[in-house]
Amino acid sequence: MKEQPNQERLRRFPQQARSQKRFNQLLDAAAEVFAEVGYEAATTNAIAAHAKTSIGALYRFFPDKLAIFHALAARYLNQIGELFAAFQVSEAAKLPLSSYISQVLDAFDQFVTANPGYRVVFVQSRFVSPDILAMDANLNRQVAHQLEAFFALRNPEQDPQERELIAAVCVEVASVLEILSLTRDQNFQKQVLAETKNLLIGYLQPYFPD
Amino acid sequence: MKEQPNQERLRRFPQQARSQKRFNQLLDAAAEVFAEVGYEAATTNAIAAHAKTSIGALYRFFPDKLAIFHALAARYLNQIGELFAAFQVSEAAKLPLSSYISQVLDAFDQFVTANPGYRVVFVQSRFVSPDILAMDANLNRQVAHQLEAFFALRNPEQDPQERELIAAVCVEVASVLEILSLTRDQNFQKQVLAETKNLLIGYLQPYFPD
Amino acid sequence: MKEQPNQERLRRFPQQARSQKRFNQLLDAAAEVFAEVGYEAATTNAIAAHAKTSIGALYRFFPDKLAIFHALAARYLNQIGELFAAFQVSEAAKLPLSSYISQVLDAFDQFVTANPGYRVVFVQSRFVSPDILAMDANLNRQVAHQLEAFFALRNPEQDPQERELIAAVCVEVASVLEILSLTRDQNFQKQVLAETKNLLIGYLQPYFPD
Amino acid sequence: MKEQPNQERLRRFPQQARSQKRFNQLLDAAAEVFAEVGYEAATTNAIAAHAKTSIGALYRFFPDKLAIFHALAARYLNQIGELFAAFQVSEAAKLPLSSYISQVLDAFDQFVTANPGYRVVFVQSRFVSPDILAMDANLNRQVAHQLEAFFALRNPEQDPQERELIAAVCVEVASVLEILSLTRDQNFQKQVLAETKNLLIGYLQPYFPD
DNA sequence: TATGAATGAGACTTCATTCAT
DNA sequence: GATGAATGAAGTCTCATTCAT
Repeated sequence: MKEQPNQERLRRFPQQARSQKRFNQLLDAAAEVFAEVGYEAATTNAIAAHAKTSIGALYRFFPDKLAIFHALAARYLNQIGELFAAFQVSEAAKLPLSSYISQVLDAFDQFVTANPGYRVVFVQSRFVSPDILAMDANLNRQVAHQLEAFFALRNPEQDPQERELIAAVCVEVASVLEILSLTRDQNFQKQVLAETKNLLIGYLQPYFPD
Repeated sequence: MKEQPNQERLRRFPQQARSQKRFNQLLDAAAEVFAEVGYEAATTNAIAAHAKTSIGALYRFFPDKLAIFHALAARYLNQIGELFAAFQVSEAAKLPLSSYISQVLDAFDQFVTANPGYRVVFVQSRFVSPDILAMDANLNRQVAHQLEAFFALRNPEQDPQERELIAAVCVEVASVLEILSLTRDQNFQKQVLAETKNLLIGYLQPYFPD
Repeated sequence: MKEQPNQERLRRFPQQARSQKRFNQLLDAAAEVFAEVGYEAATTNAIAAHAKTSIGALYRFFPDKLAIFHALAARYLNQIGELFAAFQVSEAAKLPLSSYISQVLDAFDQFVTANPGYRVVFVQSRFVSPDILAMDANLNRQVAHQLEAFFALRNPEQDPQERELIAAVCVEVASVLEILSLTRDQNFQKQVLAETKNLLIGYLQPYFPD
Repeated sequence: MKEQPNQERLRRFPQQARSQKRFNQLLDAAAEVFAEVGYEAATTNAIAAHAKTSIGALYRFFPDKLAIFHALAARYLNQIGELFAAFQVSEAAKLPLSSYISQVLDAFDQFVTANPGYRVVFVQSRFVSPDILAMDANLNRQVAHQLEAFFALRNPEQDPQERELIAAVCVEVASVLEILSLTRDQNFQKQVLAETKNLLIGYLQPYFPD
């Protein structure tokens, strides 16, 4: 993992339906393989094999291994964006804070459970590889921006820097605990989720009194 | 990172003083290199070079690359153990919870700041590599055990399962936020540390009323 | 460049006018690409793209990459044949040797300048690839034959072996110097051309006294 | 062949006798393989195999394939430099021109005959690959410089530009004809060598009258 | 017949690990 | 015991060629 930043993020963006499908197959496969062995140990051949394609097909879409990671991160970001979109509109701001947090965390929990690859992207994009770290694709920071938008609705007067800080803290906390929750059985997952809500609601209440 | 689990954790535990020193040099070097490029991209040659030894010498101490990682994790665990030991004894339990948390987090902050390799070990040992994950060297869980001991002093009646859960949550949260704090400048580090205290004290207060 | 000798030189010789045109477009494209990056680095896709056709279309004309090269060499040979034809007829033999040489070299210079791909074909067909070398498409030897015909007119008594030798020498010398001349600016090109005439006229004069 | 110019020409220059030997083995192997299939088609594995070493050993000496080529060219240049050195001293300038040319060409003929790889280096470094062409390792120009030194002794008044031009022409001509001579049997080789002398002496006589 | 997506052999290169010195 | 040269498996990526549409 010491690649130079690659020229173009994607070799070509798939427009045909068939390409689209192949593209998503590859990303699904990448998610699986990354989730299984991590970014570095994942081989492009393994990803292609999981996607039931040839290695050549993979390289028609992605200029290199790193680009696969970015595309996956981007897809997750989109999906999380949609997830947030379902709340931020109109009445979200009128919900009690605790309900909002609870619902968002439930949705996030479902999302991460359904997308085990997210775990790897979360981790890798923040900690492991300086190359990745250096890139703009910092998933968490982007997710935090979405949260900030919500905070702004609840408390427009808040210092934007403080808002950013708090959002970042929440995202980090929610993410690690989500990941922690997946390390054991379903019961544990539920317990950790409950604690997460507990923790974050307690943390945010003083900043956003209803 | 798909090495077979290695037979023996260490080829030989250093007994001579000189060996001891060489061993620690190697671990220091590993910490540096891991911190710089991550586990996978770190080469055993680079580690040996940083330690100003030969690659052959490295392999006299460690059967393979993974063993270096484990030894480093073990050393960190020891160090954190000592860090906790300074508190858990005697009067720690008599401190107000907030003081205790604050002091422990300060100590932890100093430790992680001084040991950038910890970040990598934390991450890798939890998320990235199943081989590592599968091993008993789960650093965080061990740290959590230390915290549980403290909790047990404060509230002996607490359900042990709940205690374990809460300790795990605290350790995860403290770790990610610590790592988050290191991603920007010193001011940010201080702010995140403050938020971490804030967050955890609020979280624990209900469980351990003074 | 270790293809098996291909069964058939061309998959089909273009007979329709439209095919003819497509065929020549492909050869033009190949010349460009070869000239730019050399034979090995030239990709069939790049050639097709330069010719504004599909890769599939390219493979309808040529069984493999090597065949493109041969077809290009053949086309150059034809063109050079025509170039010679303009001289060899009738009165060419009555010109003073120096005029003849001068004119032929001028024509050759113009040809090579206008066809940068020739340079690559010249080189590759003689030195680089044994596969190519082994084939009958040795451009230079064929050009030499044309020159021999002229020599035979000037001096029918000359030993044919000597004639062949001298012709080969002339062609080699003219070719490298032509190529040398193209490595710098136009002034250099003119100077080298002058030296080439000088050199070859001096060389041939004793064999073909006027 | 579109590599970026590699950082360092050599990974390490061999100083130990054993390294020295291995280094030369590798260069010999490279010469063989290049001579056999050309630069592009030569594989680093084949070179290592010919040298009876592992691919890893090869990469201890050379950062990449291109570096092997350069090292080989450099070695040839050294050898040719020594070859010239035997003449340029003292009395070389007192020899009749024809004797000098004849002796140099004989020596060059022996050298090229004994080093078939030279043919490839000569060709590649001038014509085929733009990447190589672009590099300073233009063998022929360097050889030409050596010839210029001799010319300067014979005719110090000569315009340096003219001198350079003539030297370049001579080197090119000698090189191609030498290569031509190797395309058939020994008899042909002798004949071409004789013609080369003939040609060059005739060419140079007017510039350097005895 | 034309297209260009797909295939996969094979090239270059790295690096964990061994072992002769 | 120490050294570091040597090994070679394995990874990333390219590109000639095929073939479904």
